[in-house]
Amino acid sequence: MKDASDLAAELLIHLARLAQSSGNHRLTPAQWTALRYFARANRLSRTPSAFSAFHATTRGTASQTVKSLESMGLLRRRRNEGDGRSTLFDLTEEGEAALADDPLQALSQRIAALPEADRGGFLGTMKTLVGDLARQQAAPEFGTCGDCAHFETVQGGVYCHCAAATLMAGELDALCIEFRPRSGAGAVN
Amino acid sequence: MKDASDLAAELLIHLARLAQSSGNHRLTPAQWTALRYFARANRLSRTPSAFSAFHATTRGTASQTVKSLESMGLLRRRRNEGDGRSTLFDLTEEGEAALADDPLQALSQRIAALPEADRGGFLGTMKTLVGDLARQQAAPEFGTCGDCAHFETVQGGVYCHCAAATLMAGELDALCIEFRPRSGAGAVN
DNA sequence: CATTTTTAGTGTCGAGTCGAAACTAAAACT
DNA sequence: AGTTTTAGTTTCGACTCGACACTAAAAATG
Repeated sequence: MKDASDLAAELLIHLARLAQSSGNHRLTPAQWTALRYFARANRLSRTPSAFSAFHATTRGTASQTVKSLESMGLLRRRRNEGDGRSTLFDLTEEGEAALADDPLQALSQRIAALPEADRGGFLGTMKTLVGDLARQQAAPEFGTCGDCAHFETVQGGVYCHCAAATLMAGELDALCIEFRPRSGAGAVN
Repeated sequence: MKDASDLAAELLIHLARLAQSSGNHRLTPAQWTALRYFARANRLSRTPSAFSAFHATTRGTASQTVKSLESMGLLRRRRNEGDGRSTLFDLTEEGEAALADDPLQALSQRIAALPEADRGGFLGTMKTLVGDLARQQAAPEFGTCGDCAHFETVQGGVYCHCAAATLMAGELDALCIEFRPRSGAGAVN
């Protein structure tokens, strides 16, 4: 039991490292993670602070990473009308293009090549573990609007109680910093 | 398919980061990995070069990490009699004690708390993915003697064709740099 | 409405990571 | 004997990272 769990944990760390060290290292792992984050996050969440929460780091560090991507021309800075403190970032066309070389695709392809039955269980286990660990470490959970407690289907559209706005179709599977897991939120047993 | 595999890959990276950023950060992730490696590796494999291969980095970087652990008193340097180029490292008592605070235990415990059926499948999937990715990236595979093609059970003991030596009981589940997967070694489909 | 307090973002410091490159010394090969 | 390979180290520059100090803007409080 204990040994098998320890081994699985070590393998997971090793796998993550292998996946990130692969091939094209035009960017560092932190920079790839930031680029993926800003590509997937919804309007509310494309800020340095939200990224720092997602990435389990400090705002200072996140600011540096974002700055480096901006100086490479992969992110574009934009003022947040309505909150003078806040800054929003979007991918430039170069940023979108860079994602095509994401080294994480090597791992993604290996996962896609798993037997159908294994793949489903694997995804479920990953979601469970990420939720468990985030709760245990008091780290914020991130998820997509479709799984979020703030989300509600109303006639003729979908509505987010948090943003107090109707969402567009393309935002349903975007990452949101205000994500709250639906249902009993799961006791950490 | 594609989206689910991408999500699973991103969750895995995120999970690895959460697990390594947790709690006690007396050591960096690279230092924890090195400490775990030297604790688990067998006699042949406790060298900076073997660790650099395991950790998918350069010998220069590995040398730095090992040096920092040595200066903290967690590893002890030893000359390799029989090969004047090589240096061996062992955990000191402080090193063994430090492993008790390994932040990876948080993840290991979450894995141990999974339903029995899920846990077995998860471990199997992790082994498959690590092997697949290592082969694809021409990274060396590491494994324990019990799974190794060099390993053979003879009367009254166990024998390693690679080390040309009889192994002790405690070395059966040690990491070995000379590991070769048994059986058909698996085509990367 | 004036004054805290909180929040968003940035810059700096020091230790560490990391790949690349140059270097030494000891095998191993020819 | 001479060449090549291997093990290990050092140095360099860019980046990571947490800690800390700082500014400015919002929010909360009285």
